[in-house]
Order: sequence, then structure tokens, then C-alpha cells
Amino acid sequence: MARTVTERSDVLPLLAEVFREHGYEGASLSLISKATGLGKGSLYHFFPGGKAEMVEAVLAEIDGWFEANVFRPLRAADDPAAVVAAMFTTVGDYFRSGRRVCLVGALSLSDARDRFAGALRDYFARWVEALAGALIRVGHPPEQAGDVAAEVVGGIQGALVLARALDRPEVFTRIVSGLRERCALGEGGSG
Amino acid sequence: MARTVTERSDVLPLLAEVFREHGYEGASLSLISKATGLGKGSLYHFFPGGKAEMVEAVLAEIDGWFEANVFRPLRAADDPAAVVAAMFTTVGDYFRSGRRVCLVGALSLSDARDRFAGALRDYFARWVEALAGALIRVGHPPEQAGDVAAEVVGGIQGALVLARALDRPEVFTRIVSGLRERCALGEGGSG
DNA sequence: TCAACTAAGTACCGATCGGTACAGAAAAAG
DNA sequence: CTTTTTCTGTACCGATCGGTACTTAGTTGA
Repeated sequence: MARTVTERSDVLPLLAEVFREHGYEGASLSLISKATGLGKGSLYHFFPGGKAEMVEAVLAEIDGWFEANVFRPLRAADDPAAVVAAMFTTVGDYFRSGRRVCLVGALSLSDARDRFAGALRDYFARWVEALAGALIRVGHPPEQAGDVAAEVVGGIQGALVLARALDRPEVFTRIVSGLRERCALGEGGSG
Repeated sequence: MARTVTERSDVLPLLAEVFREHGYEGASLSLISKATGLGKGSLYHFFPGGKAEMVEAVLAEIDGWFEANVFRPLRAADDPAAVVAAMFTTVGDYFRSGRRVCLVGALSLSDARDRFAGALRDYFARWVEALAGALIRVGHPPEQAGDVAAEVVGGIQGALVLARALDRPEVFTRIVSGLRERCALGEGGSG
């Protein structure tokens, strides 16, 4: 019975990947156990609340990562154009150029949405809000910035859906680069 | 034992709604039975292949509906601008202004994707292709039409994700109206 | 050395899963 | 009417579900 010095935070990325690949219902405890290398005893030691607590922990970590690497930079005042451009690079890498699913988006479409509604709403609301602020500083008309930001954040999610359905990850990168140009140009432009 | 003169095609919309709300894994046979009013005996009479066949039948019906009401009109030669505009109205209604989930998109993000990969890919591929052709006839540069079409179809999917996560259906309608303007304007414009 | 505590494996729980078998009622055919 | 076919409800199957209880192995501190 090897004690594998595992900490709760060590298994979160593995957990996240299982939920990304199989969703909430599809990620059975046996799958989770296999993916993490932890037996039920260990899993329920770290997450007494079971699957629901596992998902919440994963969502919290994702939220923290985006807060630190995406939302907070967007809210920073310096060089908004560069910060917006960096956002696209960061999320492009995060989603593995379209090969990785967004867990928050996938949960939003599933019947687990109600259970985690708060976390899902928060994630997207803060993203849209932070991006809208940055777009205003870039020079977008304030009355349009909110809509553009929603279009961009939604566009990223839709690009993931489409790329995965078509099984063509490059669809994601192409759509995202189109969104990036829209943000840079403000409005109009030859694309 | 009331024989409820049900035909297979009558239960498809009910089935579709169950899968939309609960996904493939989440839609248990007991839920399906409750939603359709049919016992297991009837369900397996109509769909000997079980859940998988039910989803395939639902996807086929959805595909047929979009083929008739969206894809084929897009391919028609007459008044492409009006046809593209009509597409947005049609899908806006179909998705109940953001209150209804796209089953094809939801399945694409779930672990059931591999099982129905062909149908999912087909649906989106034909949509993008038909829209791209219409955009060219509207006046979009042919070398950009494919990308714009992918951006629009993906944008619709993303709008559904975002509207559902935020629990604000109007987010869907706003994003979709933005996409409509992009299609009408070709490139450029003040938004 | 020896408790005290924590980490982790295992067996098991009731419930539910998807699916099958079958009986029997309703409708159709004769 | 009888026969046949088409439905449909019910009981049941083995498997697996999420979760609990309990035991054991390893670590820690005295």
C-alpha cells in the first residue's frame, strides 16, 4: 500500500482532464480512480463530498488560473492592445489549439449546469466583463464593447464546439485569429 | 394497456428534448420513458438498438429539418442576402432565442462524440459549406467566405453556450444579430 | 518501541443502469 | 367470430453506479 505523497492539488489536473473528456455523468468513479491512480478511499479522503466536490474543486482551480492568467491581465491598465492579443495566445495554448475541450462550456451545455450554475456564470461573466473593459481602453466604442466581448468569448466557445465536431482543430485556430483581428481593429477593416 | 396510436416519428421530438436537456449519459431510460409516455417495451419496439438508435434517429431528424429549412435554402440561387438573413431568423426561432440547447453541439462536447462522430461532422460541415456558398453570392470574397461561415456557425454555437452559462437568453439574440450584420455587410461597416 | 494519526485498498451497500424476455391487450386481417 | 400482427406493460437480468465502512499500511512524534 504505497503512500504516494499525493496532495489534493496534484490530482486536480488529472481530475479536470477526466471531466473534460467524459463530462460529469460520464466520468464514473472507476474512471476517475483509474485516471488519478487513487482508490475510492483516497478520493473520498480528499473530496468527502464525492463527485460534486471534485468538480467544484476543479472549477475553482480553472477559475483561479483564468483569473491570474487572463482576467487580471485584461483588467490591468498597461498596453490594452497587447494584453488583448496576449489573451488569444494564452487561451489558444490553454485549449491546445482546439484539441482540448472547455470544461466550463461543456458543463454549461450539460444537465449538470444547474448544479454548478454559480461557478459557470461567474467564469463567463468575469471574462466578458474584463474583456469589455480592455476593449474600451483599446478604443472600441463603450456602447459596443460589451457586445463585442460577448461575441468574442462566445466565439471561442463555439470554435471549440465546431473544431471538435468537425475533428479539425485548425478550425479553432482560424476562428480565433479572426476574433483577434476584430478586437485589434475595433470596428470595420478588410479582415 | 392503452394503445396510444404512437408512431415512431411522433416520439422523436420528445426524445430530442430529453437528450437536449440531459445529454446522452444523463438521459436514462426511465427519464426517456417518462418524457415520452412509453414503457421500455414500446421504446425497444421502435428502437431495437436502444439509446444509441434513439439518438441516431433524433440526429437524423434534426439533420433533415436543417437540410430542408436551412441548408437547402442557403444553396438556392435566388436572393442570397435574403436567404442568409432568413437563416438567422430560422435558427433563432429553432433555438428558442437562446433558451434551447443545440443537441448536435452538446453531443460534440460530450464523450458521446466518438459514437456519433459522422452525424455530428456532417451536420456542421454541410452548414458551413452551404453558408459559405451563400456568402460568396452575397458578395463576400471567395477566399474569406469559408472562414466567415465557420465563424458564424461557431458563433451561433458559442452564443448558445454563453447564454446558457450566464442564464441570459438575450445574450444569444444579441450575438446572433451581430453575426447577421457581419454577413450582410460583407466586410467592414460601423457595426 | 509504541500509540496516534493519516493515507489508501477492498469489500460491500442499495439504487439504478441499459437491456431482455415475455405475457397480454388492442388493432388488423381473415 | 378467429387468427395474426402490432404494440405495450411488467418483471427481471447482470453490470455498474455513487457512496460508505472498515481494514491495513505507512508516517509521525514521543
